[in-house]
Amino acid sequence: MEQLHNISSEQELVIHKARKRVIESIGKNMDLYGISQSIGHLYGLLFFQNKPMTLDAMGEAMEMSKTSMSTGVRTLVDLKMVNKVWEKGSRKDLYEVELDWFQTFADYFSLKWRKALEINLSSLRKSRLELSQLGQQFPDDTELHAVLQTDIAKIDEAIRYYRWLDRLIDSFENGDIYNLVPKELPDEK
Amino acid sequence: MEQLHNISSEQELVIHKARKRVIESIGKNMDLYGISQSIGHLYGLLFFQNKPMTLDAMGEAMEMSKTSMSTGVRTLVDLKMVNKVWEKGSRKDLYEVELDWFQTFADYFSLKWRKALEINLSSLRKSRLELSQLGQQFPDDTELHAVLQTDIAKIDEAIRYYRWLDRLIDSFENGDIYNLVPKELPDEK
DNA sequence: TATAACGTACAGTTTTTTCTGTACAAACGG
DNA sequence: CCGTTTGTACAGAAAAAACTGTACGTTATA
Repeated sequence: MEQLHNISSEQELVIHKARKRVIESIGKNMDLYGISQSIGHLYGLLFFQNKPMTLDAMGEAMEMSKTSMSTGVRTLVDLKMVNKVWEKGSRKDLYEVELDWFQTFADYFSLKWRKALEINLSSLRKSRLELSQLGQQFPDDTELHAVLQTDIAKIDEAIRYYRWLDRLIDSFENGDIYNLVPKELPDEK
Repeated sequence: MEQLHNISSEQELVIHKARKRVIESIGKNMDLYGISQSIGHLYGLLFFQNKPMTLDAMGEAMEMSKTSMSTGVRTLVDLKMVNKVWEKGSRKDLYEVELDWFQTFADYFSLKWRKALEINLSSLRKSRLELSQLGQQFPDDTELHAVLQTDIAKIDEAIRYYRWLDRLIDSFENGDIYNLVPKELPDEK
């Protein structure tokens, strides 16, 4: 954890304990973001770092190998939870957390949801087409049409859901969600 | 996969292929829901099943052990993605998917987000209190206050985010989200 | 109450993921 | 242009997760 200068060790103890609680809490709940506990812990560590951190410093603080820090921090950068920053004079790569958690949240779920949406929607549409073509090929086959109807109905409902999800994701991406659910509650009397 | 009666094998092949594509697509993207690929696959299987399914039938279709089906289906039930249904005359447990994907989506993320929110918010508040008390204990220590200020500012911003997330989850739970982002787009001219 | 069928706890195995140390390529400084 | 430093690819070790078969408790039915 970050070195605190000019702070008595008694005070430092309280601060470290307070930080540690939050760091570990964050680390544990990072599975939400599809991240292992130790990478979540790394994120928490960076959160309380008041200046950009090097891989070596991370490794020391986490008591883990530099290799793990390298891969871990890359995961976090890919998810836009951590940013690589440049500092002249330093040859080392430096990283710091993205402090805007609204953005982090929206970025992550936009990314993941849209990826799943696109793949699934594409499969659903392709299969729907095949099934409806099969139906047209045998217009008089009642048994067949009964089966097709239930399958197509399910697919249509799934597509309807994904169309909605698409709009929800849009609102995350363009920030409309903050008009719908405001960041700040208007002052209540 | 479900047995299709009175359907020619040629037709059955097309249907199975169409279903299989969707099932596998769903299975692959279920990691979003923190679910392993095979449990995701099980979910996909149940999706196209037109009647409730027993553990034995699942095991046969998935070519997996009954034990795995038991634990897998329990995971899905816990997530409210699958419902246990009763059928008189049958001693076996029967399961079917929850077809309302809007509900499944809202239930899942409400559950996960709220759990993380509660734990993290609690840690943040506890640590914030400790830090602010430490500040009050040493009112004249400028160095200390500088450190505390940055930490508390970060914590406050995190709390602000969680308060927003709390309201977003509320909208998922009470259905307001569908007023904000409607299920159906009003007809466009 | 006895019997049989069912679901799951549990222990062991296999598979996957995470983590580490070594080695090397790229970038920089002298 | 050579020696250092830095980040990461890669292979192997350690840890975790997924999966299976057996055994057993529970429940429904005879």
